[in-house]
Amino acid sequence: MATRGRPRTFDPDTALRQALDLFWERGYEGTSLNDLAQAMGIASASIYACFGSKEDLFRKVMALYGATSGEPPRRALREQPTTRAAVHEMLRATADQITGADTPHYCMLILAAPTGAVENHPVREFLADIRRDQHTTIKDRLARGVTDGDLTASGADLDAIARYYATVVQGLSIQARDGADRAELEAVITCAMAAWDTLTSPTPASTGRAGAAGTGARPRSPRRPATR
Amino acid sequence: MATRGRPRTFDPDTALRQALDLFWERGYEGTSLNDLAQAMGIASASIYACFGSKEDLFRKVMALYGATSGEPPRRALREQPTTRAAVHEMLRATADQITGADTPHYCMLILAAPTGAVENHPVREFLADIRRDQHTTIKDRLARGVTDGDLTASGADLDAIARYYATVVQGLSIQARDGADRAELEAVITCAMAAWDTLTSPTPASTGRAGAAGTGARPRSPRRPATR
DNA sequence: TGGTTTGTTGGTCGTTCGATAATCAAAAGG
DNA sequence: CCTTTTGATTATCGAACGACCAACAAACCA
Repeated sequence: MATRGRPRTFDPDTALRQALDLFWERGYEGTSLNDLAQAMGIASASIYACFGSKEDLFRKVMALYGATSGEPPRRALREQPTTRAAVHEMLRATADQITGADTPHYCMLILAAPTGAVENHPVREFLADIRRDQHTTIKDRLARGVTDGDLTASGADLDAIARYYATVVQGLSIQARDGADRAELEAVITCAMAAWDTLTSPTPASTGRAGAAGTGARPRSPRRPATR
Repeated sequence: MATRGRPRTFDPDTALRQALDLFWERGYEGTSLNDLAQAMGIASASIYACFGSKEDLFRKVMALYGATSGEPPRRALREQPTTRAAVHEMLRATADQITGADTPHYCMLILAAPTGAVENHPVREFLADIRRDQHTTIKDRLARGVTDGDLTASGADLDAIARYYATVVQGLSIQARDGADRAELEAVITCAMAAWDTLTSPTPASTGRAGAAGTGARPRSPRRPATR
């Protein structure tokens, strides 16, 4: 079986990689099928035959992206012995990925489709789901640190700290996109890690207790309290 | 002079606000002229007559956005007495802005056009310039803190710390976009401010010295050092 | 009132969008 | 050799795109 019919004249893996490069550079909506067909070296009809719709292709591209560019930060979280080293190395691996010599200087997962036309809402939510998974992955690593005994924090802390470092990761992409080089990102990472000891010290007062406290405490417009 | 000819039947300020709302929701490329004309209640030709091209309209929209949504964080930086309070309040004002009840949950400046088609490169650089100004504004406030005497840091530190908090601001937009609520953003801000004392303490060793050190120190792929 | 000036309407320009149908090409099975 | 199966190509679909123009409408000045 299998090898009946006319064999394919292009390599789907190569074509997928070429599609990845283009989506990475221009985002989801900024990349047209004609652009893709040209970059992949095939007709647009062949794209449909092999990969399905534009959205299907993009989802396959994101799977490839996650398996390649997404792996170093994930591996850092997984393999570093201490929780602190895991988070620190994850940030540095991220900085490495978004300052590569021959790739766009940002994370595709974050900037390929943050906003856009209404009809592409599913694509945006698809990416948002993966990003929310990132937060969970970090949080799980922190929980493992508690189990391992190298981290002391409550559950609410874990969620807040994980979200904090996810926020830094995502902010780094904007920085790199706007021209910050690797050394400048490293400086940001050093600053971000400066919070670690405070966040993970056992003292419950004024430090680690970050989340949950509620919004109500501070009014939204405290500046000018309605002069009549 | 001035009032010759047929008077305008729509209010340009109102129309600009309506255009702002649509650009905010869908981004630059995700918003078509037909969408705009419908939302503004006028024909697309009237848009050209009053505001110029789509790009011209967008630039005017961003000016309005900066004067409204951008003002609270800027005012926090300007008016808070201490540098620490200024940065902290800037972050909170940002969090307020990106969790408004009847506006999209992110900063338009950051997510309206991070990537896109090649022909819209000028729009992306226009936004990037404004974002880079943000970094400068924060840095200037830190420098003022040094002058005021409530902050001790070197020049390289100021750049790194300013970039760090700019990174947090930008990361918060992704968080809010992905569904984080005001309380969760507050928790992230608390974490981000936990770095403050360490970053601004006079001790030069291992803490504040963030920037400039150079990239070369750490190899990019230290994990698996080429087995054979 | 008539002429001038300006804004608005409606329509159309050529292009491009994502997607599909029809046709041709190349390999394997019988 | 001829059918079957599968892939690639070309042409094209209807819709929407940004941009623009001519015709109409409404206000001013004289």
